[in-house]
Amino acid sequence: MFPIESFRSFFHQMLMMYRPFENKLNIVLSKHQLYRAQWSIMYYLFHEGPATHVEISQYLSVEKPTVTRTISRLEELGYAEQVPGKDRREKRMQLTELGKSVYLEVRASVDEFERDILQGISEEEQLETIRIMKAIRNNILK
Amino acid sequence: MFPIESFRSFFHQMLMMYRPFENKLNIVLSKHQLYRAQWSIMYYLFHEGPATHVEISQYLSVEKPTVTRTISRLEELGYAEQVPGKDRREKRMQLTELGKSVYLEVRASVDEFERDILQGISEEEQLETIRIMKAIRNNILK
DNA sequence: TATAATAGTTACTCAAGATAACTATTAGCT
DNA sequence: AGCTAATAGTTATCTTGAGTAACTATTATA
Repeated sequence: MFPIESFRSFFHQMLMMYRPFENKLNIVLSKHQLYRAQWSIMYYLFHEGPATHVEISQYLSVEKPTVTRTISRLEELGYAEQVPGKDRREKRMQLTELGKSVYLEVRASVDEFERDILQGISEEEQLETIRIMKAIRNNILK
Repeated sequence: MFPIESFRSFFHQMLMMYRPFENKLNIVLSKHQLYRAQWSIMYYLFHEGPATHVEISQYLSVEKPTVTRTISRLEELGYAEQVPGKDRREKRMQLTELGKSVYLEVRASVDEFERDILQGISEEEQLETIRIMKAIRNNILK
C-alpha cells in the first residue's frame, strides 16, 4: 500500500506556513490601523496604478462585493480616490498622495518583518521560491 | 531613491498564491461536506495521532476556542472521538475509523488537485519549496 | 431598438478566527 | 496539608473577510 502516512502534502505545508505568517502580518499592519485586505489593495494600486473594481477583484481572486467594501474603507481613510474611467460604469481607483505615503511607511515595517522571517534563506532560494509561487498561481488561475 | 516600485515583496507573492489556492481547495473539500479548518485538524490527527486541544491549537496557530468549535463539529460528524488523557483536564482526541477512511478518500481528491496545480514544477523544486516553507514557519514561530 | 453584457452596489449569510471571562483540575510552594 | 499558580478547555460575544443573489445603471451588440 502507498505509504501515505509518511507523505506531507505540498498544500498542507503551505497552510502551515500561511497561518503564522498571517498572524504576524496582522500585528505589523495593526500598528498602522490597517488590515490585510486593505493592504493587498494598496499594494496593488501602488505598483500597478489606477484600477477598476473588476481588475482588483480578478487580481486578488475575490468577488466584487468584497472589493466594494474594502475599497470604500480606503476611501473613508483618504487613502484612495476615484479617477475618470473609460465609461460611466467604471469606477477606476488610485491611491491618493496620503495613500502613497502611508504605503511607503507601512511597506518599511513589512520589509523589516520580512527580513526577520527570511533569515537563513539565501537570495537565490527566495527568488526560486517566488518563481515557483508565481507558477502555482498561474496554474490555478488558468 | 530605492526603486521600491520594481520590488515585489516575498509575502505579497505568498498572498497572491494563497487566495486562489484556498478557493480551489474549498471547492474540492465541499464535495465531501468539509471545510479547510476541519480538514487541517483531520490531517494533523491522521499523521500525528491523538492530540489535545492545546497541541492542535499550537500546531495550527489558532486560539483554543477556535479548536473547540472545529473539533466539536468533527465529533458531531463522527470523525473524531475522545481518548483518555494523562489527567482529567485534558481532552485528547483521535480520528475514528470512519474519520480515517474519510481522510483517505478526501486525501485522494486533494492529491489529484495538487498534481494538477504543480504541473511543470519538478520534484526537486517542490521539495526545495517545501523545505523553505518549513524554514519560514520555524522562523516565524521561534 | 430591444436584448446582452458589463460594472458596481445592497442586503444578507457564513467560515474562521479573536478576546475576555469563566469552570475544573492539577502542580507547586511554604 | 493547604493555599496559590498554572493549565485545559468552554461559553459568550465580536470582528474580518469572504460568498451569493438580486438589484441599478450603463454600454455593446444583434
